[in-house]
Amino acid sequence: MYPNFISHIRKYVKLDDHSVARLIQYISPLKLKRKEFLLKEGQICQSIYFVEKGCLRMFFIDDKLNEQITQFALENWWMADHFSFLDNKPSPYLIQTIEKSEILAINKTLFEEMLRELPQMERYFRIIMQRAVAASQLRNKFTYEMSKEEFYQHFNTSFPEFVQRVPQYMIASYLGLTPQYVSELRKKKL
Amino acid sequence: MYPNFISHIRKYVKLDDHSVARLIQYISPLKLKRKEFLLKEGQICQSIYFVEKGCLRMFFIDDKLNEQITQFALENWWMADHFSFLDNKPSPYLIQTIEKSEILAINKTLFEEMLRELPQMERYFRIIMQRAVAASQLRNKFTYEMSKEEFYQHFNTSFPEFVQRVPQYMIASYLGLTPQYVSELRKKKL
DNA sequence: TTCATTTCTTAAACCAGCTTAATTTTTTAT
DNA sequence: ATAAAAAATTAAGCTGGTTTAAGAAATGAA
Repeated sequence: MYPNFISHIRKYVKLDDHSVARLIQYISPLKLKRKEFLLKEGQICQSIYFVEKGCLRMFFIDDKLNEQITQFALENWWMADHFSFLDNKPSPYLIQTIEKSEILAINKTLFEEMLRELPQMERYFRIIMQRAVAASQLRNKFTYEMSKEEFYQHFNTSFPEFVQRVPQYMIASYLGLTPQYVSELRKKKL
Repeated sequence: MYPNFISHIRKYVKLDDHSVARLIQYISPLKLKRKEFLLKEGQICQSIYFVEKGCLRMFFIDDKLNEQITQFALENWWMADHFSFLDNKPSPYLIQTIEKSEILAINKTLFEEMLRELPQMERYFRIIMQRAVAASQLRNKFTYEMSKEEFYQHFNTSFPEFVQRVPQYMIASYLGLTPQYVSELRKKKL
């Protein structure tokens, strides 16, 4: 049951079988088809989502009505609008499956209860969040030091699995490029 | 003793006086003059730093030998290269005081011990890190939806204290602009 | 107060990456 | 299978922001 989820947690903290049984009480498994939504703009992000299987994107609609993708999540990644989740603010984002997916959701109230009951989970999320900060520091550094062309090439070589699974226009959006420019860059490389 | 530090923690978790006394055993206070370094490129980021008073910047040297500033921290902010701190990797960054500052440092080993002894601190850092993720999601969204001119104007109106305290060329660097362009934008606004 | 250093400004030429618009290819649903 | 919709390509013209190079103004140390 949820093998990715459990082994991901056990990579960072010790958790005996009894605690695992208790932990599972707090989560809601969701089976979703392609293009289904977990969050829509204007709603409060009530849950954080773990991708047991499949792939999610988070995006917002900009002033020219483009879908601007700010994050992807595939297996073993968490997804949430943390600002909305922490402070109960309406979110500007939409969260949507890209493929058929199995998602584990924990809502805010149960999340707090779970952390009180299982201190190892407080530790797990401290580590996960600190790693998320580290990852965003790194990505941020790349945006300072690379041109958009370099950023695109870097992404391609660093995450080939992604490039296989996700349409090109979505990668363009995530990297802050126009689909036309990405097309030009691909042509250039051949 | 360290009033900003203690009240910042008590904003997020309950901490009795005995725990505060224990907590203080783990931290090293540093009094630093203007332009002193806490970290230099190639070193491992051994500590995380809390700004009790003063102001820090984190930057790296890019391929054109520019100092690229990626983060500032003033009172009540934490500063670290988390990737280096978590995984003991040499850091590409330098961390330096902009003004005379009072910094509280916790090194990696003591950090782990402290979290074991004081579970409230594990909770505090989970919250702090989750808020840091929220902040970086927000900043990231701005870079997708704003032009560089808008980003500059937004920063000015959102953080006027910063603009007072920090030289203009450092703000330009942080925002990914040339000092020349910032100068042009200021002229335009008058 | 003065000098040396740091910071800020001005202006012209330049270009990486965007916009617009039309066409082709691929994918999805029935 | 087939039609419709979604995704990718091509190409020309354009612009927001950089680069380069000097000079002016502000600041800190002695």
